[in-house]
Amino acid sequence: MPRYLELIFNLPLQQAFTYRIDEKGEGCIGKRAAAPFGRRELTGFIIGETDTPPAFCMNRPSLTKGKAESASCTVKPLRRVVDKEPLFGRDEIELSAWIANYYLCSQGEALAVMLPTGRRGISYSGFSADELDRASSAPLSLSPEQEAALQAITGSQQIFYLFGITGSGKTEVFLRAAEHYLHAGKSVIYLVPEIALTVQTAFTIKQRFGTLAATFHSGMTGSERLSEWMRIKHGEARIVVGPRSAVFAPAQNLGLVIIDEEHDGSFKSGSTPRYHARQAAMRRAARCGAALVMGSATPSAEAWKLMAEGRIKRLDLTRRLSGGSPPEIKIVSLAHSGNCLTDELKTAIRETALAGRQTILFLNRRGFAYFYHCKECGYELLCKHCSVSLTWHKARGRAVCHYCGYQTFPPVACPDCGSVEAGFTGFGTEMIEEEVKRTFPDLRVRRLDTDSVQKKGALEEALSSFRAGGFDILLGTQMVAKGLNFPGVRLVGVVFADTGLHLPDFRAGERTFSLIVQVAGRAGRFFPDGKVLVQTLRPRDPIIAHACALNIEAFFKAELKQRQEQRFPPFTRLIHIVARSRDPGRADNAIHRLSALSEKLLPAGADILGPAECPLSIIAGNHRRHIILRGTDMALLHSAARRALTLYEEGKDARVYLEVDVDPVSLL
DNA sequence: AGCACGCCGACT
DNA sequence: GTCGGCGTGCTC
Repeated sequence: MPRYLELIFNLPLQQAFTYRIDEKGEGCIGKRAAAPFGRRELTGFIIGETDTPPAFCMNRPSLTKGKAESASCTVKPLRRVVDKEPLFGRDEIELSAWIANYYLCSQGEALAVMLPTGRRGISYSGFSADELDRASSAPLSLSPEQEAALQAITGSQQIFYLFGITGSGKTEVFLRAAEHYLHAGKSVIYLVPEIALTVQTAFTIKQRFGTLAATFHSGMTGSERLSEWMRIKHGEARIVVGPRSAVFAPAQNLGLVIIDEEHDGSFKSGSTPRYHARQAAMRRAARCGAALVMGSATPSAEAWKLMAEGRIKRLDLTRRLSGGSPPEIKIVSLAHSGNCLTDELKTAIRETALAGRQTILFLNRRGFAYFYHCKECGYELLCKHCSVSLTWHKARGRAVCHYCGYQTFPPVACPDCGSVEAGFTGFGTEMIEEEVKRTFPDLRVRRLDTDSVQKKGALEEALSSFRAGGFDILLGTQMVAKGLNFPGVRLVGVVFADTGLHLPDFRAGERTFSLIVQVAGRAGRFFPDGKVLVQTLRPRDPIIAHACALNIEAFFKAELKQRQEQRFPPFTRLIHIVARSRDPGRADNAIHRLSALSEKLLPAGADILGPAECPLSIIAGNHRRHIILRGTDMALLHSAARRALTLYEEGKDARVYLEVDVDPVSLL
């Protein structure tokens, strides 16, 4: 009977804490417990049990009975054990240790993100009637390519990549592969990006696999999550669908992990621990001998390189199931068009409507206009708290910061020189909406961006209305670009392809390429007469040209050459460290100190970029400075970073906050 | 991360 | 004289 339990907490502390337990100490590992911690009470995770008193008590010279000694030797009793049965076991503890080590966080923080104890959301149940109809359609028979891919995936436990254009039937292969492993008595994890797609795929899988399926999505409450979690843990549910955190689902006897839309940025967590679901999936699959299959029409550069090296087995799906060739994609220059909608695009919208079909317009920029500029003196209207231009939101009548939400009334004339030759330029979705309504008063338009879908379920409602033909033109940001299928769509217009192309980030090109190809894939998924118009100021830009030619080989040939020359991933590994503080001087000092510490510890061949101001140098009043540790061997880079951070801790400035990001997706 | 303790400046 | 800033240290 153990007398002591070891707990870790969701705090940035490396140590475990030992508590006394008076009865029923057996089998507590994996449960949560409420414990007195300083003057407060916290819920921690029980990760160990012992009979011997903790070392910190034994090592003390217990002969001295000083006040400080006796106080620090106290082992407090646990208040209560929260769970009836363990939430996690050996494997999960081991995985949390791996996460903590790889992503440079505490084990408690890692474990916290693996368990379904997330913040409780608002419960909303149900799918639209429309979805019910579609999901119950009979399973299709496989094409020869699909059949070959399925044979490979079910034949051996390794890593596969289902590389295929949109509409080539990846989902069906995933589902068949899942079916195979389920029949073999194993379980399956199916990861999807964090968007409406989650609900759509989840529903298809619920239809197909019934109560064998468990799902996680952002709308679920804590208790709903916990109950799905338990169904998986008990082996009652054996196929799990969810976003990145579902990679930690307690699947028993895991046979297959699927990562749909592998290139999607939402697989990388934006807060501590900043893990990548693909990385965690590779680790999990390798440890338990499960197969891993990812899929996308636009793989990440990392995946592309692994395929080229043969470390991931590439499976091609080259044909559209609907027959015919991919949609015609045409580049349209915006250079001499005085308007954000070129005549060519307007004509195409009109023709599409006359044919009784629908249009999707894509623009990755919210608001009405995004840049206030004075032609006389060059003044720019920036956020009071961020080093970012304010965006004009006409409907709200305010200039708004997209990073911190700061709002202000825009100036009538230039605040610096008083010139009236000042104002907003650059169009956003709000302006396009107005323009489209003015040009096509008879067509029904709906705008979909984070401003227009504030309330829960609104996005789902709009998408299913569009699918049912409820309106003619869907205008939106990223959220219309991803994986959604609309049978009635013939025309896709990319209003301005150049957005984000020139951000100071080595992945800017990759993101632009993938976005254009993904959006283009929305056209004519069910009929071979789709049409895509891509408006740009740089019709000769190779990234845009390759995207429009759907030439991924050419794109990656150029992109990887450049990455290799510039020593960026996937040819090197990065650890990004941001120091942020209200006080710019403190942020400067902290980053310089950390940089100096790191420099001494870096392995041969590794280097440091910076210290420098971050491209977004101020966000919400916090001044941001960063360094980037770069090397070829992640294990060596890790240990250098870990040691530097430990040394930094001793003598750190409490008013500087550090963000540590291993394998960063963005360097802004 | 919290939350205390403790030590120096401007207020009734 | 004290209220309150923030630097420092600890949490089994």
